[in-house]
Amino acid sequence: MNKKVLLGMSGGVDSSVSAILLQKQGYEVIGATMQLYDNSKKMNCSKEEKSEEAQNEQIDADDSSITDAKKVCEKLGIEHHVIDLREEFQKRVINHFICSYACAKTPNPCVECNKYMKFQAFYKIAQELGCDYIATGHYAKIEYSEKYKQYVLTKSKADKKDQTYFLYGIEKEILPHILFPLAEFTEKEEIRKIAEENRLGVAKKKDSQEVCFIPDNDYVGFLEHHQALERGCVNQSYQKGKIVLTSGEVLGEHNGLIHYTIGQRRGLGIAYKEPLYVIRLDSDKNEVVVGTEKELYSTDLEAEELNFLLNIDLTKPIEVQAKVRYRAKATEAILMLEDKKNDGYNRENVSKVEKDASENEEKKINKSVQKNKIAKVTFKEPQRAVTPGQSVVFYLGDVVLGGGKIR
RNA sequence: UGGGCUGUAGCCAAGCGGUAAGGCAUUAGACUUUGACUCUAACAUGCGCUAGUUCGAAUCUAGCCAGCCCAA
Repeated sequence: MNKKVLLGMSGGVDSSVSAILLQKQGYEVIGATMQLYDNSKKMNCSKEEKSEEAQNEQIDADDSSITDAKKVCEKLGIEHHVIDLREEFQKRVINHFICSYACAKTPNPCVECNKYMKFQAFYKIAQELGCDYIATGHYAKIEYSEKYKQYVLTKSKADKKDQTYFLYGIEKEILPHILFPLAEFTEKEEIRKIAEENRLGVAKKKDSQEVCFIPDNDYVGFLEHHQALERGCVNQSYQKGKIVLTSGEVLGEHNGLIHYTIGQRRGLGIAYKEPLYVIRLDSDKNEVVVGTEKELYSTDLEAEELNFLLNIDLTKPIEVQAKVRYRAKATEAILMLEDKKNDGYNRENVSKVEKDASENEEKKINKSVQKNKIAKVTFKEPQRAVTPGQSVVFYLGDVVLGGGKIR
């Protein structure tokens, strides 16, 4: 009997082509589309003055994820399921997103979504359905490594599209049960071509981008809407404050820390001799600290919420390549683990939502997350705009070692 | 009310008789399965005001206005 695979299908080109590829490889494929958020609810989040056309477009785009996936499955003669993960998504991704901003951090919802939705909740459902594997249309590769004597996650051959950065949070135990059918492709165009040849009707769909649960990328409007709902959550990060130069000179007023992230240049509204960038968000003083480009660079960082995918000795410092953001190349660095002491992290300022979320976090026993450790990373070359809340991902060549959240 | 200096787009700023550089900010696109960054394009019929000199003035002259500085 053929091995059964549950394939996550977004209705896009990549996951649709993945279905064909898996079929050709002889797997019994079951398609599944995760329903992650409410479209109707989503509409409420946007500001009222949105044009009707914009709203209609948005609705079309949402419906297409399920209906397109269904169509593809029909065409290929495979089963299709809709999996309702809205509650889980709200808890693990949306709440996390809101809380990060409340703490003056810059979240990466895709990291959370992969970790908790696609490669945890979705995997569980696959098991319940009796599947041997789950598969997605990610640009990444999993293979058995003789060197490490285990399954490893490695970079995609399409290095421009490589998505391993978003995937470091996967628990290593489930790596052997994941298939990435697009692993061997080097060009997106090849994939579109396959979609066209098989008349899937999705060949020309645009690549997904921006935060999926926020309409037209108005994340500030989204946050403000949710703050209004959370009446107990009057957070300073939403309040106006000063914009100051690194020297201390006051240059202007900001509209609330949630509007800013490290390295940001646009939207400061300050006319200065040279471009100014956000260097730091000071949540104690409720200040946005700005400075020149060269002030953005730093060689060290600390990361927490670590997850490692390789069984190697990390008690001593090791040389790795590390990536500080998705669209950056991994650069040489030294990684060292330390015990987490009582850090200066200020629990009192944390909103109620955040507390709930982190308590849930505590309850969850995640074997591969090293709660009691922090990573100290020292780069050989200074890195631009190292941003708390974003992830740092460690590589040994093409193999993903692991990663964590910058703090 | 003696002397000196300055006045060019929202901000900074070049030009000093030949028909308004540049940077910042802003806006719009591109790039991108996070937020950013980056890239491309747009952005003063007008140079404090008025009158003159000149074929031609932001550039020269005069008066006025505004701001700054130094002396009393």
